[in-house]
Amino acid sequence: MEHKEISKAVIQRLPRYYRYLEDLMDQGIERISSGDLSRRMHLTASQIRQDLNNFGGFGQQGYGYNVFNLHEEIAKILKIDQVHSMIIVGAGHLGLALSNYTNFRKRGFDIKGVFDNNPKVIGQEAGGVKVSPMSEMKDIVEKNHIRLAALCIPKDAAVKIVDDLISYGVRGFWNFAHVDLEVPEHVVVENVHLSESLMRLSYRVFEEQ
Amino acid sequence: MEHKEISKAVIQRLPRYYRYLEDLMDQGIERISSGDLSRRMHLTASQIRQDLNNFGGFGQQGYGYNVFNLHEEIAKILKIDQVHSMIIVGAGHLGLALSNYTNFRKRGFDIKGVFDNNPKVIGQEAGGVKVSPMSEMKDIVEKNHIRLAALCIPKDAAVKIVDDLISYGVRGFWNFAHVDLEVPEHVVVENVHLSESLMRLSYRVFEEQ
DNA sequence: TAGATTGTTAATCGATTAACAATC
DNA sequence: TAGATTGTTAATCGATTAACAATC
Repeated sequence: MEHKEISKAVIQRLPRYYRYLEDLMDQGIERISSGDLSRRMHLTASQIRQDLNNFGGFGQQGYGYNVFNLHEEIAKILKIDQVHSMIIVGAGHLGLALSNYTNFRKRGFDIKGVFDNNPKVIGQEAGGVKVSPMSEMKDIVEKNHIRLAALCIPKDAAVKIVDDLISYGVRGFWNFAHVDLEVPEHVVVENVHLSESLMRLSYRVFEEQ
Repeated sequence: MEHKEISKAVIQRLPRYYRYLEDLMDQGIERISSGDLSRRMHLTASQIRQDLNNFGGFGQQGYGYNVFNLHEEIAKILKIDQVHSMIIVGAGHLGLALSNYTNFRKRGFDIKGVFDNNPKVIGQEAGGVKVSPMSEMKDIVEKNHIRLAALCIPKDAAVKIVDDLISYGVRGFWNFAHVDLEVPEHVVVENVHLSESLMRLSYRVFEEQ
């Protein structure tokens, strides 16, 4: 197998490499050395080479890396070379914002449903998807073999719904609720805790004063 | 001074401690030991004690930590024991979602303005604040001595506006645009790159398959 | 070929964990 | 006082950086 247990720090950086490679392609740049890329990204050339070599030797001595090729390889590593169906649970402002965000579709994340219990929002359109009642969630998740769910609901609701979603087949949660979800080992949670991010900003801006 | 250069990893964890302490207070728990907290948070007691001791000895041998007191101390460390004025640049779905998010106000982040150039949204209400044209930004930032700005605009617009905002007095950016902002040393950027987070989820869910 | 740059091993640095004396 | 638990030093672990032989 290609993996020998990749560290969290490396995975954290991969999407950023991917973004820089995209920018390079937009600029029509066809090849890049680890040294050149390191200067643009403000990290060391060593780190870039170490990171990439976790997955294979994508470069060539004396030449560097082919931008298009490396971009494609990272897409494969991140499994975004394939389409993933997902649902959004909660059609509040944040859920609707995610649903309307076209970039996700561009990256191969196909939103198959947005769910809410509030009659006021059910039937409303959000980025090409109609908001459905929660009662239809099981059916849609199972019929479409959906593995990813974004949770844009309050923390109590999130904790309550997780086990159901897992039993329907969900294997990864994109969690925007302010709570740490307890899930079995084969299920993954990626947290986006916005208030915590804002607190870190506060610390960093005001710590010296 | 109280600081001896705190590591990023520690700052990353502080808001999470804060959240757990809040939950403990809600549950009416008055004291907690590092061991007990470590089991709840799935980390080691050593790490908790090391982290907290960067800022002072908040505990007591044989007793543990007073929940209310520690909660208050962390608020002070994070500088969220005071009110911070901020603005939101961009009144798209995401900007409006942030503006409507009442938790930020609860934490002492006071949204003084939401700005956009789109005539369709100007004048619209978002979480108690009216959307204003960008032309009014300078005035509002300077009059209110605003130091924090959330950037919910496309990457090109974000890159363009940063220097202006710094010249008005902004010292911290909460950046939702898919770009790394180049800022002087006295200015801080906290990134929330949602697509990158979603890619990491994709990797972690599908890597083995 | 000579120059450039990778892939990879070794050295360094920093963060986490363990251990325990201090002390409430 | 005895038991519990901190604060803090030392040991371990892991991640980053440096160095350089391999090679395009």
